[in-house]
Amino acid sequence: MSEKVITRFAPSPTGYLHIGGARTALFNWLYARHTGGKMLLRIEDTDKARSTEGAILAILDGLRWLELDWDGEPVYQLTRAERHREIAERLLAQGDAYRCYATPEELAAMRELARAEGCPPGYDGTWRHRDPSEAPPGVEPAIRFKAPREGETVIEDRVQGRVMFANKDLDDLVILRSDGTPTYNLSVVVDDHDMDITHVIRGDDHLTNAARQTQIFKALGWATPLYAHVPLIHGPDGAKLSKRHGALGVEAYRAMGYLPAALRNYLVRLGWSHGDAEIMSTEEMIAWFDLDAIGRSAARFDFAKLENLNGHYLRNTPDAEIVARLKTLVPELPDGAALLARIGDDGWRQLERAMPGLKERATTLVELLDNASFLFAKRPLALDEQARRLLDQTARDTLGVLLPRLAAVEPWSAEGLEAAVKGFAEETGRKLGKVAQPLRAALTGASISPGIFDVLAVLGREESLARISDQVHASRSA
RNA sequence: GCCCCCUUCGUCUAAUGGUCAGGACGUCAGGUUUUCAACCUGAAAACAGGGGUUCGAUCCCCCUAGGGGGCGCCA
Repeated sequence: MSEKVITRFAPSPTGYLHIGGARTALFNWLYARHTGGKMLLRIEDTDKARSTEGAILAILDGLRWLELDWDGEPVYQLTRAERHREIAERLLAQGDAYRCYATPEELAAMRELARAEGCPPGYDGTWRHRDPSEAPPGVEPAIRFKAPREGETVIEDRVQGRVMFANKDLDDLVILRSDGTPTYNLSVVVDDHDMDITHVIRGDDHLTNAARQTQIFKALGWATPLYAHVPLIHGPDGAKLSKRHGALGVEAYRAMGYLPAALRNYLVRLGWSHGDAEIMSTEEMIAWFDLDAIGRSAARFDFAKLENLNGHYLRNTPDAEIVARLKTLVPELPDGAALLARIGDDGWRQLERAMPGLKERATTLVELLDNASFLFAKRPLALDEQARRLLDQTARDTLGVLLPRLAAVEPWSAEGLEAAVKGFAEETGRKLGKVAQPLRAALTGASISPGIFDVLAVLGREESLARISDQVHASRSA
């Protein structure tokens, strides 16, 4: 087969792009890129009641943020309803489907009865052989697929291996609703065929659907695509991923300050591996990705590992890019507008200058911003508890003595300041830490910050001296 | 209830019919350091249980247990 690989990501727009969907998209994308094929995007919006415009936008946004680009325009399944109907009619004409006049109430009763008797709660095929002339008046029929009763349907899955379903366990599913709209399993088959999809990579919650779809493909005389059903992602407790865990939309991860590259790297290792490789570039991922290396067991979502990876990527991201990302992130934060105003143009410049020290110390963009808050703090600083403890009377006196020496440093640079403070510590017989810690507290209001000499340099002479003298004066008035 | 899938350190995973069962995150202990990180070194930590097959099973087969998914005129 010299045929080009065509994969598709086919989310239903009933919510955001959740983390499982993101990984499915990533796998489809990687496989397409790996093979030099295409990844198409199909929005499965045939459920008009549950599909929303907002969800579609959230999904497209999420994909773009993750930098997973698709080929061509997105296909909206709803626009293809006519074609789906046409195929349903064809199945009807060729005797592979039939009209079913059972009402929803009857079906519900049927399921309940079956459950009570311990049978699979499927459709019992009542209307398979009944003559339409017996139809109750006024009931619009649905069209059901005439699923084979004997034998078995086999799926040769690239991940799950050969999976067999007894046909007797697969009931006659509705392919066209009584209102004339197509249902999922019909739409998928027709679209996958019409879009020339060669590989269907999706969550293994679709495994049973693969069997049903295979039956429809067969009835239509179409070749089935190759299937790869990927195990699902679970929460930290092994149960289904809930909102409490990680079933958040990818935009939530963006808001928590994760980088798309880190998230991609984390997700690709959930269920797939390449030897001992942990951190890999997108190029490496594309080069190495393969369906055969996908595992068959569900994976648990682990924030700790994501954070670690994110810290790694943060440290390796150019300062200017981090600033650019922060600029788009800040407005999305809870008190973003206020923060944005506080930072100002100057703040962004200072932030970039302080970035080398900041990015070493943060694991997410949000944490980084938090660590940098001293840059935009208003005087007098609000000291945190530990800073207050560090700034006792002795420390303040020391700062008072140090102040004029700092004021005399020329030029105002990290190196010069370091020399001055170190010299001061030596002359007064103190450990550098004894001087540096209160200094840090006075400048940042916190005990944790980038290197103190960089802080001095970034804040500038005026601001630094003002902050220190604030604290010195505080001791006099106390 | 029925059908399908899964089971290696706490977590993500690697490898193999004969290995000291490897790596990463996390944890703990040291080191380095002006703080916190980062970084370096080291440690603890796993083949779910029971039967087979075999000279030998973590690996192959069966059963049990546990977990997950599916069983809509949802997708």
